[in-house]
Order: sequence, then structure tokens, then C-alpha cells
Amino acid sequence: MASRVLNDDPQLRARDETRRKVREAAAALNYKPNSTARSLRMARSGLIGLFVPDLGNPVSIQMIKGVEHGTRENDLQVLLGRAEWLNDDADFVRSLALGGRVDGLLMQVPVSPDPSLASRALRSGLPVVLLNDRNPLPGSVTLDDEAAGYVATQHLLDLGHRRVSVLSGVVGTWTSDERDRGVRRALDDAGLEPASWTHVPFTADDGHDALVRLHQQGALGTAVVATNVNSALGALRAAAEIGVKVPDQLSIIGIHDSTAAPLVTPGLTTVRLPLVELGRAGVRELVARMAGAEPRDVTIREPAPEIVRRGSTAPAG
Amino acid sequence: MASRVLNDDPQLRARDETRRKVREAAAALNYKPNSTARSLRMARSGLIGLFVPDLGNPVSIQMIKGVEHGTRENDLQVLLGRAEWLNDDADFVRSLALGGRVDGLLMQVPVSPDPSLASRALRSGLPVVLLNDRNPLPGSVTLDDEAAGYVATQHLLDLGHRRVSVLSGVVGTWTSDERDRGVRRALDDAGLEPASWTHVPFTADDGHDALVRLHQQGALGTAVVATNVNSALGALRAAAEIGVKVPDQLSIIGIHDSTAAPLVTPGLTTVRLPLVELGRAGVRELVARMAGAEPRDVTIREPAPEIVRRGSTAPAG
DNA sequence: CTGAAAGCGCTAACAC
DNA sequence: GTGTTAGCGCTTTCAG
Repeated sequence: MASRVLNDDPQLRARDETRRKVREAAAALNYKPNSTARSLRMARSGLIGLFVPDLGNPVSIQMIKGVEHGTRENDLQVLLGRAEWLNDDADFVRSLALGGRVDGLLMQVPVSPDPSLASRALRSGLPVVLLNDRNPLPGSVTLDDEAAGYVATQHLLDLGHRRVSVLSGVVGTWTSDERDRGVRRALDDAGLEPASWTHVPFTADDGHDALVRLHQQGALGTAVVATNVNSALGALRAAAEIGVKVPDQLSIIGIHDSTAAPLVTPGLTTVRLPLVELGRAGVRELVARMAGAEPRDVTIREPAPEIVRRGSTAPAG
Repeated sequence: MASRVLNDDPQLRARDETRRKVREAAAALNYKPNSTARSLRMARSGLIGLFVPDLGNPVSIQMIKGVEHGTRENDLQVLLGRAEWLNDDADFVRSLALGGRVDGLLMQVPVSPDPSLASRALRSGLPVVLLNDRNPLPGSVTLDDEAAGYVATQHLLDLGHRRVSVLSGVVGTWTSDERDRGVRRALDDAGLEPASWTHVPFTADDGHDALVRLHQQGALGTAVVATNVNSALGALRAAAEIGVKVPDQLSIIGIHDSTAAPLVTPGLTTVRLPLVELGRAGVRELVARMAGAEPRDVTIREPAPEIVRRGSTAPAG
């Protein structure tokens, strides 16, 4: 009774008099509902697990901000964890699920060591949605990475570059493969072959080393599309070290924006993707799943990938 | 009974036979304890709230990593939230507390808009520990910021600089004031006056603009201590833009390390503080508080502040 | 329209 | 050594 008044049950018919009394009593006692008891009764914790491999990654941060928005909109809260934990503890997903600690799981899967983590989670029975990655099993939210690859490459082409080196990610990861497709399409449309095509992990150091190597081998074009911000940042740094002038001798563009991008010299031109929107959509999708919807793969195409032009790209010499 | 076997109650005396049976039955039924019911019964959620103002800040990220360690060590989990929420919703802390959603709160307070947030939380009755900040009320974990200011300045002095500009933070924030004290002490020890002393908020843009202004006014020394990484990064960027060569004409050092520091050109010299340790200690302190300990202020002095030398500092011309 | 009572799954106290 | 039961605080069903 009191419960229904305080929760504004629309089904309830009660005299205004009664409602008032109930509320007054609650206020007087400084009553706060116990969320644990409620969770037990409702068989619903109101918590979703958010598992990311590395909080240091600007991409994760943006997504998390979106997730925060999403959870506020849906009266949920976030239990934060590291994706590795799911790996260490084979049974952890199941405990979380069956134990009712969380109602669902949002996860960004680490590229290594064990990609089967995603499949296992998706098969666990718990509502799970993958963030920024896809699996043979449905249940993911991703961005238009193909378009991002295309747009980034096209920016370079528009600037008159004809010899472009591509610094790509790890083959077999969904986002990287998609971006590669976009890059290839832009190159094909222009009837061009890449000056070089290198696959490196998603760190600044890897981008750095790759650029140095290309330069030594004389395989470096007049521009590089780095399929990932961190390697773009590393490549930019490498160029400075080996005396290749950016943007005069070399243009560099990275996919995804980062707080570091405007801080480096010159500023890194990037393509911005709606990562915050991705996080928010992930929550929406998870909420649908918790309500019984079938797993599916959704792609966020709005707003479209956008070039954030800073100093690292310029017309071809 | 079964409960006590599965929870390895050391008080319990039971035949091995029985234990085995219980465990087998549990395994056969794929039994997973329901954490909500347990929380209700134990009047303890096993969750601590972690509230930070801005996930984009490298300082927050490091602390969070430490908090993750701490929670694993103490069988706790993290409910993540934005510090602003505590502000928006005057009653939110109380609901969290009285409602039993979390057992305690770890918070990094936003410098603006409302510093009373911390006092209110500290007075809420819930165990609360402030991270990297201090309040008139006890209950905080901080670093040796005074030492950090000293060490940073001393590094410049050791390099032979005599005219040092200090780019300091917001007056009245604990960390900033402490660092200022350390800077002052180093300067005093050397019998020097600062070339200039500016207070700016903790963003790259503010650091950028401050450096430009100092340069225009001719008040710039041969070295700058920036009391915060972000403004150091901004200052470095500004120097590049206005043609002041770093480190030839100007040395720059920042307090706190950042993933961006090695990416900029030249790399930013920083002083590294044990932020991860701070996060972990925050959890330890909170656990003590939950067990009934009195609130207190603790300072993490180990490991001591350490110079991470990169390209942005060099001997005075 | 309002009050009483059952029961969510667990743990701890207490009989046996 | 082992089985039984009360009760955590809530929501919801069912009488009144």
C-alpha cells in the first residue's frame, strides 16, 4: 500500500488524503527504500556490468561516457570491471549472471589474449552486448567503421596525395577489418594502389616503430592513414624524431579522436566517430534485451564520421 | 548448513563425507549463490561507489586502476558514477547510503561548481573517503604533493635555471596549494624569487593561454614548473606555436604523468606520483571505515615522487 | 479503497 | 554433527 503510493503506481486508486498521509510519514521517518530488498523481491538488480580492457584508452573513455548517459536515462547503474577478469575467472560471467548481481553485461573485448571470451559471454544466457566489436553470434553495437576508413583516405586524396601508406590494425578484429575495407574502397575509387600496408597492434609504440621501419625501407608514401588514433600519435612522434616534417613532407590522419590529438605538434587530424552515441546505444540495446528482445547487431551511422582537421594534414607537396 | 560448507566457514565442524556431498549437489544443480539475497541478509552490498568528475582526466584514470586493484583485494565491486550526479541530486548520497546500495563511497571532488559536495558527503553518515583532496572534515587519502612541487622545481634548479615561471592551479584546492608550498620551498632554499607565478584551472587550454600571455608580457623565465600535467601539455603546445624552442629556450616540467606526455614533441618531463597506489589505499581506508574505524587523513609517500625525464627539460642556456 | 500476509534466497541461531 | 527456521525489507496478492 504505502509502497504503491511511494512508487507512484498508476494502477492504484487511493484517496488524496491517504497519499498525503503516507508521504508525510515517509518524510518524517526519513524513509529511504532499501534497494537490496527491492532487488531481491523484483529479481532485478538495476545494475549492468561494464567491462573494458583498458581504461587508459581514449576510445573506451568516450564509450563509457555514453554508457553513463544511457544508464541515467534508464534508471540503471554501472558496475565497472576489467574485461580481463572475465578471462581469469572462467566462471565469473556465470556467477554474475546466475547470481543476479547484474541484469546484463556491456563489454568491450580485449583483442588478446582470448577472443573466445566474447562468444562465451554471448552464450551465457545473460543479456550481453558487445561494444565496438562484432562476433559470429549476434548481440553488438558498432560504428560505421567502413565509412571512417573511406572518409579518412578520401581526405588525403582530396589533398592531392597519390602515394598513401596505410597503418592498419590487427587483422581479424572487426573494426580494423571494416576500416581496411573503407580505405581500400577509397583507394580503388581513385584507381590507386597503397604505397604500403602495414598491420600493427593498437598502441602508440607500435605506430612509432612501424613508421620508422617504413622510412628506413623507403616505403613511406607522402601520407599515412592510421586506422587507429594511438598508432597515428606514435607515427607522428616517430616522424618528428627521424626528421620527417609533418605536414610538409608527410600528412598523417588517424581514425578516432583523442584528447591528445590537439596537444601534439602539429595537432593530429582525425576522423571523429560517435563513440558517446555508441555507448548510449549499447545501453538501449541491453535494456531491450533485458526486456526479452532477440539479440541483434546494430550499427550507429549518425552522426556520420567527420574529419577534424588539425595541422597534421596538408596538400601534397 | 549447506551455506556454511560452501562459504568455507572455519567454525564449522562437519564430516568430510558431508562436505563432499554438499559440494557435489551444488555442482550438479549448477548452484550459484544469489548475491542480492546475501546482501539483504548480511546488510552489506559488497559494492562501493566510485565518483569522479571527469573520466577523461589521466589522473582519474590512474586512480581508478588503483581502486580496481583494491576492490579485488577486498572482494568488493565498484559502482561507477559521475561526481556531478551527487551535486544535481541533493539527496543522492543519502539514498545511496540509507538505501544500502553501496557500503561506502570513494570520491574525487570536482573543483567546481560546488565544493561543499565533499563536506556534505563526509557528513552523511556513510563511510566516505576523498581521493586526492582534503577537507576540514577528516576522511581522505592524498599524495605527497608538497614533495612533488619541491622535486619538480629542484629538477629545474639542478639544470641551472634561475628564472623559473610557475604555472600553478586553482588557489584553495588542496593539491594545488600543497604543490605551491613545495615549489616555494625549493625556490626559497635556493634563495630565488619566481620569474612569475600564475594560477590557472587544470586544463590544457588554460595552460596554453597562460604561457602565451606570459610570453607577450616578457615575464617568461627560462623554465616553467606546471603544477599539473594538462596545463604543462598546453604550455608546451603554446611554446611550439609562438616559436619558443623547447627545451633550448625554455624547459617545461609538469606534475603527474600522462599517456600523452611521451607522445608530444619533445616528450614532456614529468614527476610521477603513485596514483595507482593512492586508489588502492583509498579502498583500504574505506574498508577500515566500513569496519568501524574513525575517519582520518592519510598521505601516501611511497614510492616518492620521481622525475620522468623526457625531452622538455635541459640545462639552462 | 485499505490492511494483512506471503515469500524472494540467503545466513545464523538454535534445536535436535 | 546436522536439520530446521526466523527474518533481512521490499512488492504484490488477496481479503476485508
